[in-house]
Amino acid sequence: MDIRQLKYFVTIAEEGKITAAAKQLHIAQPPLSRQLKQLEEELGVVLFDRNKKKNLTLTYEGEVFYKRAKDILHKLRDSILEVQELREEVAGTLAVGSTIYCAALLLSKVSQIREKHPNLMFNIWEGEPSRLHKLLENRQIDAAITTTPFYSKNIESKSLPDIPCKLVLPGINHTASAEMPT
Amino acid sequence: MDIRQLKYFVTIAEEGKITAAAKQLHIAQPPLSRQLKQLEEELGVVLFDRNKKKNLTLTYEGEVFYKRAKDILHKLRDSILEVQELREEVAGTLAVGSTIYCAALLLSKVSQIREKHPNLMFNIWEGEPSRLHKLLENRQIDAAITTTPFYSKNIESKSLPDIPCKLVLPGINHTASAEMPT
DNA sequence: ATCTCTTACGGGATTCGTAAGGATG
DNA sequence: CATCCTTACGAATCCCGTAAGAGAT
Repeated sequence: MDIRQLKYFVTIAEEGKITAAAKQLHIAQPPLSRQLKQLEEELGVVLFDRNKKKNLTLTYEGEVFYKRAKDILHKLRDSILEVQELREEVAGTLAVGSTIYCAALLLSKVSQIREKHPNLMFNIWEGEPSRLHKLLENRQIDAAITTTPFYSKNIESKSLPDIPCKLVLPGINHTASAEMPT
Repeated sequence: MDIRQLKYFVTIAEEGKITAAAKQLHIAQPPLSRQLKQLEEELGVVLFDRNKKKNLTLTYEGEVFYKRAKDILHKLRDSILEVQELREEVAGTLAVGSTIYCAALLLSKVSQIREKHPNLMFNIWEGEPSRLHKLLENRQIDAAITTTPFYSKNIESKSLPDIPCKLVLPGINHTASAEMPT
């Protein structure tokens, strides 16, 4: 099993033709055909229907594996970028947004991370969930912490450990943003 | 980037020594050392501290990548097993639990899947969330559908599309189980 | 002196590309 | 006959294992 085979498979599935996929992958068709065959043999599963049609279509098993393969490839790509950016970000800036209710969680985490990376600057934003959503989509912030997660593509949400959130200040001015260089 | 390199890296991280990891992987030390070096060069990130200590320890970047790599390997393994079992399960049995509130979603899905795989039997259980949780942990059921997801290790939860759940029968006998061969 | 990681080199395996063979519309 | 997939073969690449070197305790 090889990452390359997963990439090949995903490309074939998306192109519908081995020939077209090979062109996109900048390799010749025969190797692609072989890699697909090897993948199917290794899995013991037929991934494509080869019935007379000109376009290859995924079998049911193929569809399931396609989703998984795509997810794995995305996770791998994100993981690589994450550690690479991590190395750079030791002297970079991370913009994080939070609702006022989650500020406690955010600020305690910031303290922890700043111990590890003294040169990492934080840029902290506060706002209501809808505003955080916009900031996130515009990449003005890299992450948001909220009790009401957004459900939209290109945005992943993760559950954080429960903490007691206490409202310390009345939310008078929810649209204002605060910048904290420390 | 290669799956093998990820496996190698994870093993090294868990063993703390290249020598021990190589023994466990049934390969010689030099190739392992090289693969690790290649991985670090490809990522552009130093994964281990080589400071005079006898045991290699993960750098901060290494720790992050270790978690990601382990997750990816698990997902890959699960994906392979999933499609392989899928092929076999065409004549197998799938045990699914559901709260009474989600039965509509479950039963409609069962109908869809049974069209694809006429020989796939379903074993459907009904019960309250806490009971489903136990059944799931004991592997008596393969999956559960509920409005109140469980948060525990070895259990993954996924959000399903919203459907209107209507209570058709009063939940008189929540602890009974029903088996539906069709 | 022992343990561990790194570098050097040769054999083996895997993969690619080009070329030829089938199958389908 | 045109298009696509598959099989066959030779060349290049990559990986592994053995052997030797370097560093640290």
